[in-house]
Amino acid sequence: MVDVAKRAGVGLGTVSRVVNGGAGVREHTADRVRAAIAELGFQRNEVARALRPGKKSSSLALVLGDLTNPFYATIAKAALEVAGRDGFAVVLGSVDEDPEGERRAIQELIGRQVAGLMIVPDQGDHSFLAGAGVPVVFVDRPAHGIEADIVMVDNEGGGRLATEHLLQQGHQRIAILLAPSYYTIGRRLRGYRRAFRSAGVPLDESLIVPLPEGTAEEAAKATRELMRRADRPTALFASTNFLAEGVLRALGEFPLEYPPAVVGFDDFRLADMLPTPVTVVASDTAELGRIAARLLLDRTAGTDTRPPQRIVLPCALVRRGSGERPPA
Amino acid sequence: MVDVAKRAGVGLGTVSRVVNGGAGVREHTADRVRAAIAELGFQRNEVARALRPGKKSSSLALVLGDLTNPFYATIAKAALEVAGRDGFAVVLGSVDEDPEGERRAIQELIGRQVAGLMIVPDQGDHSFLAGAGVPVVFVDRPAHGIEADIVMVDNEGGGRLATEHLLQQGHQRIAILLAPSYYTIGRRLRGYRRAFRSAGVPLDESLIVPLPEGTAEEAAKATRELMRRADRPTALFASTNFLAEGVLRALGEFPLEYPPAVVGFDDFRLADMLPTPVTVVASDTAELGRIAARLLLDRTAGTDTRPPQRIVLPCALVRRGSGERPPA
DNA sequence: CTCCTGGACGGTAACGTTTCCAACGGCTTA
DNA sequence: TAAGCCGTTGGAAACGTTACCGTCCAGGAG
Repeated sequence: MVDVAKRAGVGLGTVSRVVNGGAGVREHTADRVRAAIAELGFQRNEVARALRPGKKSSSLALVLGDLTNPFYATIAKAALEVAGRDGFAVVLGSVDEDPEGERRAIQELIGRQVAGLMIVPDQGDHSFLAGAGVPVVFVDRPAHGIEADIVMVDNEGGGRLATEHLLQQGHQRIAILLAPSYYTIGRRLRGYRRAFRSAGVPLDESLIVPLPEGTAEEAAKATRELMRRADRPTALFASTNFLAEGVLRALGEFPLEYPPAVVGFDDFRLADMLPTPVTVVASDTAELGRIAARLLLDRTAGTDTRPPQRIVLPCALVRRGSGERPPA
Repeated sequence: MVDVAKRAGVGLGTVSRVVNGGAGVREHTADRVRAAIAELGFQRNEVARALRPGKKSSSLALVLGDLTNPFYATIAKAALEVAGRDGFAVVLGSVDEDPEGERRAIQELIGRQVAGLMIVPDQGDHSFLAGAGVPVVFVDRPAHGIEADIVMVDNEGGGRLATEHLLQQGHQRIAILLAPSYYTIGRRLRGYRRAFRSAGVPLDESLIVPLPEGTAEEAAKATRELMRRADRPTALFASTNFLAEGVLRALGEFPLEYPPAVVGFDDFRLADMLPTPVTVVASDTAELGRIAARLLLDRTAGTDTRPPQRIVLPCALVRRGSGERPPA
């Protein structure tokens, strides 16, 4: 910037003004500065810029689990898009699995002076974020120990929707496979229970199958065990897209006259092209990311000073076939 | 840091030394400093750190197309992991589609003083990167106008592999659907041509179908048109995973005794669970991301001073059924 | 006992911006 | 004509860190 100033024959402050929009600079002078910038190929150093007191870098942080999961990837893409439109970059923290790793990653990101944090939180306490002075938006699940914005999906409603749908088909023995992520999955289970209660159908607790890992393989194994039981379920509710994959894979090994109905949670690519197209409870995942980014941007800009928001997106049932199979 | 120094009763330099590993500081003193750091909840400001002359921030930039595409998502995840292990964060530039948008995004990232750039380049000239003084690694495709490391897949070999496989089954009329990304797709087409030439089978140019958008819908439409022809192909080679999806979707509408064989390029989730499991030519996409990140890290650290590398990963044929159908 | 060496530590410049303040001209207004 | 004001500009401080240089003290060698 000093070089630009020298070349244009103006002071440092003037160059800064031009670079930042040029208010209060004569057009003639501004032109000279702009010419010097072009000649020197000058580019503003964002790092130095963020050093000024009170200023934050124009980056948002995004902390989430597995980008390979289309659910997260969709959130990331949407958030990236919204942030980009406002001239913000998105920093992806290195994402370990354990809560301690997540904490380290977040601290790291704060050290980088990001303007805000979007977090898909793991379990564990997040109160260490309270004093950081950075706006935070939690995505997909709430976190303990801190009041902050949260954008999520109506998990309970979705769980209930799926279960009611199966009950309406006449299914009574509906197994539910549970991934570990305790909050969302807990709500989905709750919806499942409520649907049974409302329908007055007795609930066999042995059909509630928690999976410690939440992988497709684990779900396949659990499904095989369920299917080998004499009192096997006539329907399965997979609480996660990966789980649904495992369920379907395992079911393919049991050629039955009346294969069990299957409903998944979260839509996934090719769901409609499988041998039996898969019925799912879906929500607008991209919207989740868009809203989170927008909210965060408004918070950092100071435009939005409302108390912490809690935004819940609805779920809808997508009937494709697998969920409409009748009980045997 | 000043506060920490005061609290510990030491000088600023000493705190800096402790924060950076503590060489040349008495254990007793270091302990006092560490205690002060803990009490004050001090965290090093990475921004100020990167301001020092010659220093770059410990972030890598990643510029790629669509995170929703599992191919890119896999690269991103792998790169993130490798970078994270070295204490580097990954900044995702906002990714527009046009070359001009890409250029702007990259300039932006350079302004943020990233230590290195991983780019899945669009078409167009990238010579503006030459003077930036930042190491660059291109991923999946080379770029024009600059000598830099490049990590990619053996596209020609893969195209040849797929085509030879189909030719060996006795197919002669093999259509190839081409997505727009000119380099990779061009190489795949070249492999396709070579396979025909080697086999001495005449090639019908009308079976080479370029798709300007490269979407699944477009591929479906093109497939329908191909299938309605009197001299329809007995096999289709989809040069992209999205294209394969469209092809399969369209083929589902033509219930034939001898459905055409299909081979895709790049593996995708659930490929093995479709009504006819999909044969693909696949490579280790995660490895692509890992190698790119590793290479870039070594370049930024100055560990690796070799001339620009060109790393090509092999492709392998994954037989699943759709590619093994015989011609009518 | 003196001189030298070396480890430990403190102080300060520098990185590239932004922002505030002061200065300077020209113009309007009394 | 003089005073005041505004628009335009230059200059300097400050942000939080690192790296270099210099100082101080202790201990060993002569």
